[in-house]
Amino acid sequence: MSTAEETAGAEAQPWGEVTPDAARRLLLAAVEAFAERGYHATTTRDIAGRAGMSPAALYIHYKTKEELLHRISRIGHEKALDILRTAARTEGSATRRLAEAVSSFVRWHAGGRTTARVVQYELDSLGPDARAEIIALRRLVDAEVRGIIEEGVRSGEFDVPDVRGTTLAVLSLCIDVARWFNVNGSRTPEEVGALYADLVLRMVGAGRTDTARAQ
Amino acid sequence: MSTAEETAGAEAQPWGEVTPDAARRLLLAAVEAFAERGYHATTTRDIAGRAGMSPAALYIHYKTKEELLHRISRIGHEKALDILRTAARTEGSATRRLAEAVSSFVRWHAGGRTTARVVQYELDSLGPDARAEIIALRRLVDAEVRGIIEEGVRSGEFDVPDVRGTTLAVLSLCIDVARWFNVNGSRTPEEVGALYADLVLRMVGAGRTDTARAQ
DNA sequence: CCCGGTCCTAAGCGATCGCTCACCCTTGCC
DNA sequence: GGCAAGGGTGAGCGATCGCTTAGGACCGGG
Repeated sequence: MSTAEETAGAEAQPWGEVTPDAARRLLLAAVEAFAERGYHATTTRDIAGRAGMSPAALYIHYKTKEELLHRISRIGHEKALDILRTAARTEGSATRRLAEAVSSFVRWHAGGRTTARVVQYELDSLGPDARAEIIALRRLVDAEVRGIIEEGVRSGEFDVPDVRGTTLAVLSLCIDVARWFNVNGSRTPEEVGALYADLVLRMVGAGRTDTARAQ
Repeated sequence: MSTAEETAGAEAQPWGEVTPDAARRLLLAAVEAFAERGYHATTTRDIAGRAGMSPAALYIHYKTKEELLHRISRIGHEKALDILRTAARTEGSATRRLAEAVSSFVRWHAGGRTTARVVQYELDSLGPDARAEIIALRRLVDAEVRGIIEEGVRSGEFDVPDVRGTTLAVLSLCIDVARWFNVNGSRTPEEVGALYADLVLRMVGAGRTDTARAQ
């Protein structure tokens, strides 16, 4: 309970809800392995090895290797949705809420890149049922961002000709951070979050009345 | 030479340079399979089967399965670089050239999604040497876009506080099209290209003098 | 002391993987 | 016709995969 701080650093304890301790260790090992090599290139022996167990131990806590990916993907998407919902419910203008949504969403993708990579890019290694469940969660994520943009358009803060397309682009921009972000690079997750929030506000035409004319 | 139009439609004949005919059929089959299932989930038997050959035929033209991915990745990156270079050399303002670069780059990622998916997302299934070669090509891609943005900043057309970060975001936005674009969706590659060119021009602060005040 | 339950391991099963080998068919040149 | 060369196949090798089975170490309660 007090020795869990040496593992990742950037990720707090997002897997605290995985109840048997050995099951959590296995799941954390699977996240690392899937992020490094991809789902199909990862062997169950590798996962068990990283968790300090024998290959057979995996099947005490999970029925198949795919169930591991399913659990990771569901928990991760719920976390991502939670982040966006929190940002969408903060006080202030649509501009403020969109900036908060983008910067926190990007911070999660950059800081927890290991998890985000699996969550965002290993989706179609899932079977049809599991994939359908995850896709439903992704639609909720999309609706959350689209809601903020629509409110900004209604209030006159934003100038967006194509709301659905712009929503798609904003999410796409944030998600792709998990692909390129380098932990040893020169940018911190906070810096990327701030940069991206600014870029997205430009995309929706926000701030035209108070900053565009500054130059 | 005249029966090659029934295959993909959107992709012209980008694999014309692959000289033995059987080798090209195998490479095309590999692109399809890698895009659908990913490199590691694709078997050499599947590739050979799609090309209408026996599993052993693959090894007459390619030494390993990885060599197939390497060839696909190199040709694809050269094509992407060629598209950006053509756009960067067109006549006109930096605004015009950036719009042309983004829209043609996006059209390639959307229309040739099968190829682009493999090129952009299966990169680290390559071995160290091949990956290093591809990464060098990607740096040239980055430099091409960054060059246009820098010229726009120098000419006063753009307002970009962080050139490297914005370049990264622009490329990231375009590349991620290969992940989400759906051929059966409601948008054509041309529409997405036009939308994205507009969004990118907003990101770099172009058009402030003649369109921002329209509303 | 025995017991059932929980957690884990050693060993290995059947299937499938990337890849190879021995051989065959077609083609063009003499 | 002879015959070398290149493009192809059927069969299968060794390795490794996801997963299963039989059994052992440990534990608290009677």
